[in-house]
Amino acid sequence: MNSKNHFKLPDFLPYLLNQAAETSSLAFQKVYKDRYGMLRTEWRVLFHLGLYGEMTAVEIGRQARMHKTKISRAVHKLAERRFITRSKDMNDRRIEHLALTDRGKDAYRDLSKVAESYNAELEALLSDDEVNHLRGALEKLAKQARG
Amino acid sequence: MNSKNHFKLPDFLPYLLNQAAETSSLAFQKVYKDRYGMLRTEWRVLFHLGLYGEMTAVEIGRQARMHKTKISRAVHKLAERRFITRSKDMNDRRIEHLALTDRGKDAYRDLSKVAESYNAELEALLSDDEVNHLRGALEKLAKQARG
DNA sequence: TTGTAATAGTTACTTTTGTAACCAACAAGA
DNA sequence: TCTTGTTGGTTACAAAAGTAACTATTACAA
Repeated sequence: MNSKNHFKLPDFLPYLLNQAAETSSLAFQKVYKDRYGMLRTEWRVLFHLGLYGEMTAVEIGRQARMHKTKISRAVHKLAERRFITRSKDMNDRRIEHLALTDRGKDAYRDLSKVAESYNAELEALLSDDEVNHLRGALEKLAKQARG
Repeated sequence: MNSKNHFKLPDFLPYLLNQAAETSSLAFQKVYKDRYGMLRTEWRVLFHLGLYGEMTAVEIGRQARMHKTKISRAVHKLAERRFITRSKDMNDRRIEHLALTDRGKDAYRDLSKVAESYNAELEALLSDDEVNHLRGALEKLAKQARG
């Protein structure tokens, strides 16, 4: 049964990717959780709004590839805590435009600074070559199942 | 607020890693879910036992970096469905040795074949250089928070 | 011994997530 | 107009994961 000429778990890219993703997410998760009581989905929504400005829930979902129920819940909490505002579109009343409040902008700026320096720490673990290849590879892998 | 000289979300390694990990896990998840009704934790436990032979829950946890409650639940389900056996250690009665049943071995062989060919598909998306750098980088990133 | 701490594993309770069904608004053709 | 389909978004229910407290066993030192 043992590993004689066998495919090993550490060879399996999805496994490796998961390990790296989980580990590298933890440290940052602690920051947005402790400082702002946010969940991963919530900080992602926040980040999208901070980066791209006003968006609708569907647009965020497409960008971030998150299911609309996740976003719906994140939006609800973020609005409740006054990090974002929601305003109905006048032409299409199904649509809501989401935007950061001042409080939301502060949180965004704070968190993106942390993210940036944490990112630098992570990159410091790798050579320049590795970082570049890694980026390219991750993008291809992430796109792969899009359609 | 917009992206003038700002850190962007697609630059953030944890984000990219998560996207790639999630996307690349989905296709394979469908296989172990549909064919064997397994959860991610369960197939990981199965895979460890198939690869390394008899192990205890704690050993699997250390290897796979999963919390013991997750493993406890996975072990319970796997045993219930006759994929694995659990036997008490005679010297230390706290410990249980886990091992695959024949049924478990069959499932393991089947799934590892699928994993291997899926992995090949993923690697085909990348250049050889990218694959090698990717592996190295992922290992470093995954280890980074170990201590 | 006895007392204290560590280890293996489970359980109970809470928080998150996934899934599907749902409502309301719009679109577009018969 | 009706009606069928699509889209944006929410909700209800079930499944899964996180956290902490718990039992049982062993280790080890006073």
